[in-house]
Amino acid sequence: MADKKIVQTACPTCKTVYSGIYTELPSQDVDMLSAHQSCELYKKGSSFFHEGSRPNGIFFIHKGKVKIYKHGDGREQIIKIAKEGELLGYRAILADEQFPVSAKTLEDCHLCFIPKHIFLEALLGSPAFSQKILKEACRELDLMTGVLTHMAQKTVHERIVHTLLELSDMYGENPINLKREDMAGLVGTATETLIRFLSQLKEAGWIEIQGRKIRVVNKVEIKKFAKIY
Amino acid sequence: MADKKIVQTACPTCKTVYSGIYTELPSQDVDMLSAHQSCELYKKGSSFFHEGSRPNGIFFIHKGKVKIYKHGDGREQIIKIAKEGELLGYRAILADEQFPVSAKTLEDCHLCFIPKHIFLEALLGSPAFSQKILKEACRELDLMTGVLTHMAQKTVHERIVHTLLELSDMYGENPINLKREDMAGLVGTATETLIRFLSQLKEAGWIEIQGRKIRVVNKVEIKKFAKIY
DNA sequence: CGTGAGATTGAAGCATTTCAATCATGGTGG
DNA sequence: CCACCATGATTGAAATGCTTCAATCTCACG
Repeated sequence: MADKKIVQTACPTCKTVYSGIYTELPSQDVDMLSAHQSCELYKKGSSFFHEGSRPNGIFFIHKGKVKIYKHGDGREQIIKIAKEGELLGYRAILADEQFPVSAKTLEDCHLCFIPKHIFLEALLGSPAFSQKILKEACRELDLMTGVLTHMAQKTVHERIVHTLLELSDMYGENPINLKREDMAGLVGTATETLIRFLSQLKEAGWIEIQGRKIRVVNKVEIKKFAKIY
Repeated sequence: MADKKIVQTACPTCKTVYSGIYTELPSQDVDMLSAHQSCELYKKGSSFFHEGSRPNGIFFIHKGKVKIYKHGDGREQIIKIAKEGELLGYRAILADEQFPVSAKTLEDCHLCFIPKHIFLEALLGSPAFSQKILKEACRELDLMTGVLTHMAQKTVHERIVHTLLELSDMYGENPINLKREDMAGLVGTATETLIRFLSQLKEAGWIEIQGRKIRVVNKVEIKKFAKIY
């Protein structure tokens, strides 16, 4: 644990600043990873890995949002929306399994690809990196535990509100900009059911809808609303 | 509802029988861990950690089955049934968070407790152990992804059959021995719904029921059955 | 400014829950 | 060791929440 210097550099290929898993990492580790990564622009709607295929590297999201989903019978279940700073695909590599999910960009994205052997090398070579990844995995695991319970026990309306609030945080100042179908997939319900409840929320004045764009106006009241209707 | 910890002596077999996370680990790591662990008998029904509390160590299941669950409003959601060889509580420590779940023994169990600082020491000191834990976390993560999708997309009947088959594997030659309420919590449905479908499966001759005990007789047919009824 | 994908609404049908009531069981004290 | 009692299992019936299908509307984009 010699070099503890914190780094705040930009990706050599796409010029965006490192964030997420890259923060608080010794500079030598960052250098090692960035030397072998290729950063590219992925157009909105690009699939960059598929459920069932073998991973040959990991992806780091420099910029943009992507959906992580599983194909069910018929509709797809969206596991989560990942955004800048997140690392994707490391689990499948470490568990030595096929991708359990697919990934597709929701908007134009900058994604860095790091080949499998480089990633594994960095992992073995750097305790700091290894710890970081481990912590990340545990955090995700805790998160998913909560999602599972929520999914199993809350009504659709409560889940919609919950998702709405999460997305609102994720989009920050911008309005939520997602296909209804995707949002429904995230909630785990039928598209029509989602739309119907959104209409009610709009009527009540807690959200604003402009085309596909949604803006949460009253975060406090919206929660109570979910329990009543 | 009081915890019923009994015996205080170190488990005699702990140092000789390695399973689960302990396998394929350098002997020095195993020695290091087992030197500081205390193995105790926990009576059926003992709670040994609680949602929301801070972990001060991890538990290794030497023998027996425990349920890992979350309190919802009203009924509890069972995240999983853990059995011998599994390590519990490491995620909360590594993610540096409170326990996201509670744990209770389903039968008399031998549990080894390893203090937090010993665990962290072992982790930092042994790349092999660290890798092992990381891999375990990733495996669990993949698993939970599948559970989530299943939960969101399959009908209750399909989920019941799925759970039944998993439990059947877990119990091996023995009949499944779980409260209906717990099984329902695992499936994520109402107890009555579970019972009703179990009755149908019994009528059809695919399972046998003796009191609370359930034995799966025909694993193949049972799956088709789930889709029809 | 047309066209197709996506959003919305209505209505019918069904799966699941909930409430209520009864039955079985297994653990406990007499 | 047995009777008892409490906990858990089972069944019925009513209520409801959600999905599905079908039809119409609207928006974004070439």
